Amino acid sequence: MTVPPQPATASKSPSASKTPRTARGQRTLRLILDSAAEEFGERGYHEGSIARIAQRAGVAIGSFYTYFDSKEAVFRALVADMSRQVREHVVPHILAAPDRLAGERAGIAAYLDFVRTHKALYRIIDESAFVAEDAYRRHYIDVADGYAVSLEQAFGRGEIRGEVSAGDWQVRAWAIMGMNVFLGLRFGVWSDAEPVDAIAAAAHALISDGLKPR
Amino acid sequence: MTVPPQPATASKSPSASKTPRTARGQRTLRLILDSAAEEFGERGYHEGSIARIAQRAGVAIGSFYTYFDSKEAVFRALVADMSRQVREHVVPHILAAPDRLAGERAGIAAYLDFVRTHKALYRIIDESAFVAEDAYRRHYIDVADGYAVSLEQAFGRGEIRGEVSAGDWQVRAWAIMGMNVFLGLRFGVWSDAEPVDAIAAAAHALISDGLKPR
DNA sequence: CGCCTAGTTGAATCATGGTTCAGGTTTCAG
DNA sequence: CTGAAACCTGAACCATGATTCAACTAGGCG
Repeated sequence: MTVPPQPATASKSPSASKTPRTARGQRTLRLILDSAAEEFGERGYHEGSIARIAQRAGVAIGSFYTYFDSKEAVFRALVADMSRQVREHVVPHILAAPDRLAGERAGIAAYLDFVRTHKALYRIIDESAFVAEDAYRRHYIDVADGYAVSLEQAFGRGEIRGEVSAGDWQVRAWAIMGMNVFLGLRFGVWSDAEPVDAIAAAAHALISDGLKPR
Repeated sequence: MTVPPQPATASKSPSASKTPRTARGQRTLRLILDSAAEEFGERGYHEGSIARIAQRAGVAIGSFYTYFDSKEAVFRALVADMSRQVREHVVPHILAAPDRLAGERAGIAAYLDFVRTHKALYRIIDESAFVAEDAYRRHYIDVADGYAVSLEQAFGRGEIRGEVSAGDWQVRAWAIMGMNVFLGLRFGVWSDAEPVDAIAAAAHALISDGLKPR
């Protein structure tokens, strides 16, 4: 878990007064953030408690409020941080592939892999839909937009077919994203049994060739 | 909103004592169920309150507890009922199509249509992941299993391609289901602007032909 | 070495809202 | 008609847990 970078211009933001100014403070903040991720990951937002987060971190309740204005604030910080983490993990795998279609497969595998090792993260992002809807929307809109652009560029290079009208890149992006998310839920969070590569291969076959008989 | 059928053999179940025995009772139960759907649909589970549900239904708080043991109980009843509703709406559209691929398109359109007119439903099913996870799993597992069987049968009839290994029908089912759910969120719940048919067409093209250039 | 700021502490406060319950009122089978 | 079972009522009870705050300690700069 990484401490979110504090914007240099945030002198007016309410969190400015909360930014640690000392090495000790930074250490404590990270401790709290990690503990919060565990707590919310295991118990969920509403069942999770500040007292327990503080306990996990080995600090007093009051220290929590030195760094966050509220329970929701720490949750939002978590969502933003994890949103970044997922993309930082998956995007390089997509870019490293020789073409977009191969990248799609690598991306699914990388995503599944990440979900399996970060189940708390998955739950927190999903639950944000009901706790901090704007953060949830931002996450998925960002991912979808990146996807749509990437697909359109791949089409420009002739790597994928694309006899579609304008808004269809968004539809495709959301469709593929939903596919990945659900596969992540079923074969990442709910079960570890199936090998990641097999799932990625099956998903890739679907995305690549479609269902129409040749 | 339909009152869930009470199992005939449920004499031992805790809800047995809660089953209405009178026409008046049935009326009140339906009133409460509808009000709960509104309340949870608008405010979500944790923000929603029993007092407000009772108020919407025009009954006293105590009457709520005549029919449900707890807040969670009514929420579960809602999830089960809505799970049924979605399938009852969508499945006929799929079956009415001349073949599975056409059915897929009809199914997406029907689903989007349903989501747009039942946004509360969408939210309640989704939130059940964090309130009644077993009910959430049951819903999606049931849908996915139905999907997997349906796809495999279509393959048997030669309507879709299927050079895949055994478990891959599940992967395909979850992939397509996730696709639909996310399209439902983005183009059903979040926005009404795009015509349903255009989205269904784009999604269908993706599922049918894939992304690989011909 | 002072001294000011950043950081720490955790008991006490307080709002919220689910749940209970001790009577009334209505329904309907016999 | 009639009485027991069903229903209805809503104020009061209570557990929970987020948030506050006044006193205390550690760190580092002049």
